[in-house]
Amino acid sequence: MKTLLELITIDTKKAFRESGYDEELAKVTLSNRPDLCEYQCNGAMAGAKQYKKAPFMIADDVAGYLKRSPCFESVDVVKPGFINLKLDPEFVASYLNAMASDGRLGVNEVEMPKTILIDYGGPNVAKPLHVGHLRSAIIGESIKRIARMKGNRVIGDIHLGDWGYQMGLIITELKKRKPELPYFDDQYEGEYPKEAPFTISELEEIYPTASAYAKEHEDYREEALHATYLLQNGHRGYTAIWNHIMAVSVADLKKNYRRLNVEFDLWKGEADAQKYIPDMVQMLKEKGYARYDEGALVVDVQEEGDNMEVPPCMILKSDGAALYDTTDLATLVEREKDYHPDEVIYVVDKRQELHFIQVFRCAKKTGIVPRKTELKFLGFGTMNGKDGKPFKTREGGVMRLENLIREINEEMYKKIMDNRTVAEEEAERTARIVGLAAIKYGDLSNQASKDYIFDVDRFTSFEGNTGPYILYTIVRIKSILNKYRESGGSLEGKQILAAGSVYEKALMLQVLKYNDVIDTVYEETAPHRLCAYIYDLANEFNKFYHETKILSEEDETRKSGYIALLVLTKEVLETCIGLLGFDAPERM
RNA sequence: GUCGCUAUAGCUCAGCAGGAUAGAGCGACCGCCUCCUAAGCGGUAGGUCGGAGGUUCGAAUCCUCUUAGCGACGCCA
Repeated sequence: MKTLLELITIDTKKAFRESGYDEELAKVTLSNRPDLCEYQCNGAMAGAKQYKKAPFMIADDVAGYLKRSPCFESVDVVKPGFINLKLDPEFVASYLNAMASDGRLGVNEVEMPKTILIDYGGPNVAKPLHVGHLRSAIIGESIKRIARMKGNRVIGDIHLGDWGYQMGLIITELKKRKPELPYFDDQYEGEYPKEAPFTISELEEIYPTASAYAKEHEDYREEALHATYLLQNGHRGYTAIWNHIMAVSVADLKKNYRRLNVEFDLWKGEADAQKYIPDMVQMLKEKGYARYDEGALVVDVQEEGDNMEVPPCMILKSDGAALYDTTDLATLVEREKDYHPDEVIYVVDKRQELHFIQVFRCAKKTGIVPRKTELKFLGFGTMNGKDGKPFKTREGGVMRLENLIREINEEMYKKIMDNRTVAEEEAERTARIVGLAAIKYGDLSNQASKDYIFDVDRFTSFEGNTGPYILYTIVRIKSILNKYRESGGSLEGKQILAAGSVYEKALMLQVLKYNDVIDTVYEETAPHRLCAYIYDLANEFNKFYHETKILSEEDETRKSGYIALLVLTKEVLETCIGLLGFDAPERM
């Protein structure tokens, strides 16, 4: 169905046309003076010059026609030339009823569904997830859900860092510790063990140890580099170790991401792209895109109009090895072959922007990706601590993700137990749900591109613009609806009535914006706007709740109307938090 | 050095395809539970939107300059 803004814009356009003005002036926006009106049109002022006429007169002409529209209760022309609009309560109610009876709550799918691939610039295997991985997971998950809801085919690829020197380090360290393993016996021709020779916690210890040791010992470093080389050239035993590392790591990662309510359709990584590199390099050479510069193979990506020097995309180092430019390009080759994406969105740290500009340009220039494919860089800022510096543990180390989650959940648990008497088990379950909402909402309510301050106390608070406050509001609605059902009422087949109070109308107007907001959020890939919306909606509901006795309303028709409005409000809120990637508990 | 991002209330943040008195939350202070979850609601105080010019009937929003902080800038990813 059409969004509310679309509907009333049809009428304002008609009114501009009929009164002899350009309908392009007819743009309607939300009012920025809620005390005066609900929606406004400023087109008369914009058209004043064009028609050499006082804006007020234009507005007056338009308003004359606009008053015929059934959408509005009032159409006022004010001071310089504002057209102030108030929606007709009956019209509002009928729109809401249409929303309620539509399975998609009035949100349309896009006309031309796209295949969108989301690259989460994934974590490195064999290293624990830390807070730095949080943002890409949370933001990526949300934009994935939003794009899907709009009817697109969306494929999320974690895109693991699973190739290169780090693997050589682990192999070398493992060889040092357990040289007797068959993987290191070049004469060994039998089957390798199915069981990995390490656990995830050992793996997480091996890597940093090896990394530190290599920095101090040149021969060890050489060995690790050689091991990397052997692995990349198909060494049988090392490949078997690599498979173990992957299996152990991925299992652990899956567990951790599940805890975050984050899912990936693809668990691809840098290793998967390797096999596309030789052909790609050959193509770049043959077609004359690549040239040698100081021994390295590069593709120039400087473009006219650049006001800075854009370094060339580096394909091969002077020693012939591939780099991350190469891998990202080869990954695009693979994606083009497998999925033909219309759009690839990279949800990665914003500091990588230049790298992706280079890769995007190179991919387009060389035809790795068709010209019409949209390559988008969605860079996010750093998650900082209260001191404004990158988030650390109290001891100053890197905060492991699971520790952060545990800390939040414990905090949540404490608060729940302080406020209500609930069974321990339920409190724990609720704490996990609310804790996740606290983290995700805290992140998503900030603009992705900016750095933000992760303040545990603030995010876990039940007051103000927080996840827990949103959940509390939903739980409150659920509670009322449950009581209603318990007393024999049914939630089905109820009609929303024209608003009977300013509070009810304010709530209705807020619910009404839903599909317009979803469209904006989708078009701008801006989950923080969705947060702002549900916060406003929760506020409007709580005001309404405070001023209205719902269950004790004696007029049964009116009461039914309230119930219908509550059901719709709840559905909108729940759908929105679903798009943000978290859920509401039954009680809290 | 070049380029980019950021700067809005004490703190954390919205608002920015120009529009009417710049908004929230937290913190501070003051009210509201015989009533559906007070984890709520209402109110008060708090701002020359970093600074200076400019464009415009109108600028937090657009342009130029400037200050401060952060970041990126070919053989790491």
